[in-house]
Amino acid sequence: MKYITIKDIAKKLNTSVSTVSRAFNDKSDINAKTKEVVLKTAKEMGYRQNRMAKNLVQRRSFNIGIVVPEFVNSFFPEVIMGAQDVLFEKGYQVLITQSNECYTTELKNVQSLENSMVDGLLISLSSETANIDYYQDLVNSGFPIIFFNRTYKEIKASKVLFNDYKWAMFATEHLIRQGYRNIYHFQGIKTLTLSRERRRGFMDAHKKHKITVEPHQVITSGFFMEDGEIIAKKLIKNNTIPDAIFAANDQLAIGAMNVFKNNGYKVPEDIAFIGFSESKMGSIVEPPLSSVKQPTFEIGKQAAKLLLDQIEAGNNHSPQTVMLDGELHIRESSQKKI
Amino acid sequence: MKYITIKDIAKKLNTSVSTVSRAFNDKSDINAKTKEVVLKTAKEMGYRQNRMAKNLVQRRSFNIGIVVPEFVNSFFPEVIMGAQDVLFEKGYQVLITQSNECYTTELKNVQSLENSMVDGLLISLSSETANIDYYQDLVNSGFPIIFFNRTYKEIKASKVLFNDYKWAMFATEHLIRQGYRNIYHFQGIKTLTLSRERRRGFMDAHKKHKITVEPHQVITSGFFMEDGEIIAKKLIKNNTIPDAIFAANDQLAIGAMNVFKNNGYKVPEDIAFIGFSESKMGSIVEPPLSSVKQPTFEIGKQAAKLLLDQIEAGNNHSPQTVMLDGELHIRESSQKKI
DNA sequence: TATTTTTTCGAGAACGTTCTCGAAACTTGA
DNA sequence: TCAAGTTTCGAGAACGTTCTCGAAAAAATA
Repeated sequence: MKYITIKDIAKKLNTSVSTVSRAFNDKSDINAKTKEVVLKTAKEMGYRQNRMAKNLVQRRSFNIGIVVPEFVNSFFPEVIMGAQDVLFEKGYQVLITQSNECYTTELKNVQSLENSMVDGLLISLSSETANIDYYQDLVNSGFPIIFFNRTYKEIKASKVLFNDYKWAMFATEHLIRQGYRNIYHFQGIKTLTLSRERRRGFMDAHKKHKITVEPHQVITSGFFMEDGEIIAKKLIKNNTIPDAIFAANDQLAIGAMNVFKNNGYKVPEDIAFIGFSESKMGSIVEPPLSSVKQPTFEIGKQAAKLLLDQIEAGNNHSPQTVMLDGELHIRESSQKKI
Repeated sequence: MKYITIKDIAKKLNTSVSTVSRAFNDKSDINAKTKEVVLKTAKEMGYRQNRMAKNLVQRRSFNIGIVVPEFVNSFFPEVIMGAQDVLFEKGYQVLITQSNECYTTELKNVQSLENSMVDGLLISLSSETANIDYYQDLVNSGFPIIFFNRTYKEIKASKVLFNDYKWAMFATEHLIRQGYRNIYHFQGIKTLTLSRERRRGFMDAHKKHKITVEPHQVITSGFFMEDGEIIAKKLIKNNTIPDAIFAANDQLAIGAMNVFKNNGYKVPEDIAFIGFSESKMGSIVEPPLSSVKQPTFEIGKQAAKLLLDQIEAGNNHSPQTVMLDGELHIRESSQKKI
């Protein structure tokens, strides 16, 4: 395959490379007529711009790297779609990588993206990531990065976050108002800021209503459906059955719900459930799962916008945090029948 | 941010650019000792290769473009992960785009990827795509493309397919053997090869067992859960209730199942269900949905391998079709209780 | 018409690599 | 010790663009 270059066009038209380049780049110092001719013959010849060459001289790749922990749940794909919407329009390509919730592959991904000379990074940390030095160094060196959803308070950088605290509190209060008093919280991985915030919401809701929470009511685990199953089995075995469960995500809630159901417990009569980050699965499970809906698409959009701003601004920008709100979708799984 | 280049290293070591380049590229014509020194100081200086420059001279981007119709269901993400596995190892980056089941954005994506000078393309067509001329031209021009899952028989190119016919037939026979005689088939979008193959399997299973199929037993629609709901509502309204349904994907089956359940029908006693392309949702729905499981990961791997072969081979390759097999997961939704 | 201003263009460097070619510096063998 | 062979290196072109600088051509002004 022989690619047509700008030189070929110049030769054919008996003009200079500069002129042809000018035609493509909307420069002012070119005659409207010649521009038209160039564009026309370029099309005829099947010319296609070589982005690598262009990027090389402009020292920009126009690539944005995205690192997410997984994408089998629809959450991150939706965020990515939001980001792509904004980025595509501005002529950026998106490189998507996924860390499989593993810190080492996450780091490998980031470095691989750096080698590709991405102009910036959108990243959501894996549940395993505990060491943030590498990222902090990168940020400090002036490299544009936006952290979204999964991040650490300690990182000094721009972030797009969901108001986990507020909505966890709402969700918990919803349960309390229904009369539930022995509510357990499945917090997932406890070190993530997001988990801590949701836990804080859970605790403060209780505090507000003057209900004490015993330590055993908050349970740490991973974030998968299997984790929810394991916890449920353990609770059944120990015969410590909550009357309601507020889980840090839908997967945990659904996993536990299935186990309890299979063991003869009725939902929501015996145990009420409420999840987080509304997933498609939550709406088809029996009974439908109440959940906090996050504005996935919007998260992606905001993160992309923030990143582009940061790229534009160069060095004179200061870290910003965008906090987004959601809504509580109450379904059968958490509604006491009267 | 000032990037360290190969020149900086050469200057510092008082050697030539060529030598430094040789050190990085495992060339034979360099002294082992100098190589070591170069590598060491490069590391010290924080050198990072500029892929754009490299790619420019090699006339390769080492980027592979992937185009999928959607990725909110886990099917395509899993395929993509399989492909990434193979491609990453060979030093390729992956550019993922998604067409939203829309032909025009699909085309826009492909062209954008072409501009990025991807070395090859992995593509699964949108349900809307009816015109394949552009793709055929691209293939004919020698551009490496592998079509997977969603494709057309008419396209002359390499493909990675699932044996839809065989497994649709299996699934249908499974229903027939259970004694169901009034089986409906939700075929989704009828023009896709995949739909046609599944339909053929459905028909031939009946033929084999000498059961006639009336035209109204095969229903065309989109591929979403909503489509399944709409069909089910229509069937209920017309009071034409099948005793079993074989759907071209899980979404259709689940959508219909929910509507029937809400209208008092029992699954599988009144109506049995069987889906296709096993999804996570299928296993948590009540009752769990029988489905044909496709080897998603493997599909991605095979497609990537085929693509790399084709890139290596240059012009002397001939179109290949890889046909993969799956398994039938029988769950409650299709098992007659005795 | 002569001068100035504006518009339009071309030459050629630059971006950061790889790669070819030939030359210098070693080894080897007789 | 000298020729031939082998190893190691450097110079500089090339990849396909953009961009700066200055010059030519055209238009405007005096």
